Amino acid sequence: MKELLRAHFEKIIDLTDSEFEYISNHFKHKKIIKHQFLVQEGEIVKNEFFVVKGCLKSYMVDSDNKMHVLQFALPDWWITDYHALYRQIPSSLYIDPVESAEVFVISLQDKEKLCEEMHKVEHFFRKKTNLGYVGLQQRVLGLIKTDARDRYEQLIKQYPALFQMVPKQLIASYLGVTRETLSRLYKAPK
Amino acid sequence: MKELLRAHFEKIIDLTDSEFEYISNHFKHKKIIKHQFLVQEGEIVKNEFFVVKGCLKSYMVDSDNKMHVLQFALPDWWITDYHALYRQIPSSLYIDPVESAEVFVISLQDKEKLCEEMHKVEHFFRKKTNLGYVGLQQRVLGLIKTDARDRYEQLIKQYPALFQMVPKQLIASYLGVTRETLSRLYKAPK
DNA sequence: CGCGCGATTGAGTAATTTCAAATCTAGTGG
DNA sequence: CCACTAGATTTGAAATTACTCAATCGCGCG
Repeated sequence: MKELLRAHFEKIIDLTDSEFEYISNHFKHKKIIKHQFLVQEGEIVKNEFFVVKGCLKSYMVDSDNKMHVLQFALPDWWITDYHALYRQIPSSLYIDPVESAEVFVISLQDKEKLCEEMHKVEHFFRKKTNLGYVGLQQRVLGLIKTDARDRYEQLIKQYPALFQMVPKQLIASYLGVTRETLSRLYKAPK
Repeated sequence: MKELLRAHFEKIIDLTDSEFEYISNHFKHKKIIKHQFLVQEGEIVKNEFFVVKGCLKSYMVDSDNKMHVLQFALPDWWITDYHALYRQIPSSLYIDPVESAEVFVISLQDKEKLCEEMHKVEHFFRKKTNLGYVGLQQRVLGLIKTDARDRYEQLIKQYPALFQMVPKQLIASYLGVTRETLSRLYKAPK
């Protein structure tokens, strides 16, 4: 099971068996089922999650009880409430699986320890965050530049797997439109 | 002049004089005037920029010749086309100052070298990117969750300095609305 | 078979955009 | 000191787009 984690690290850094052994001892495997929350609004967040199987979502619920999806996390992705985690303030997000899922859990404390002890690991996480940063910039550009249909089409192209596992209303929320609007957009002739 | 850079690093890591000396030798100071581009669409990007004075903007121009502001960079911020830089693909952005400005320039190559040579520096940049990542997540949430007026009010609150130096039409673009809409929003009684 | 959830459709309403014109403001030169 | 210009901002009115709310449809599962 931890091979996935190793393969994930080794896309960016090389690890000896003992190095990986050491690293992986800081991760705990966890199965989660639908409606089981890894993060809940108001809680202090201590952990970060690496998705092995399934799909997680992070979202906030506004004062009208509407859900706004910030992120989907497919296998090989990381997810948590980073804002709450880094500042140690109560979370404003919920994180739970779309259906059942499996993750590896690492505490912020252990991650920081590993980064301090092993320059390689710090390098790995810097590179990872850089990629995440770029991805978010692209998403922001999409949100201010293109209409919902283009965003929808781009999302399909980039993550076709999402459409097997995620209800369209969650995708609508991720794209920043209502489910009705999304439904009309991809019906219309163009 | 380089004191700003040092202070910037030392918010996160401690440096000896000789360490900072070594780091700072990889930066070049540069003054830029209005309409002088640090990055242009179609170019390969080699450098990253640390703003010392003034305000830079990064933006793309769409097929209708409309400008979409991705980022403002005030003093103490970093800016470049990260997507183009990390993948070494032609930029899709323009970066230039709102008015004249001053920056420190470092090449990607030198930055990577410094990160490799000095664990501390890699730590610094990981922390920096983490903060940037969190900021972008907040912005995405704002874009999908709140209307333009709320986004406007939050921006004023967070970066009052922007409103002294940046024309409102650029701010409208950053917020993802037209200048007319922005103008009406902050006129209206609420 | 019927329940429940997600997806779709329709009609009316609200928000935003577009385009054009008017207004304002700072800087320049006479 | 004033007139002039360029750029930025504001305003108006019509058109477009997205939203809300309610009703209906479709499908898998007990």
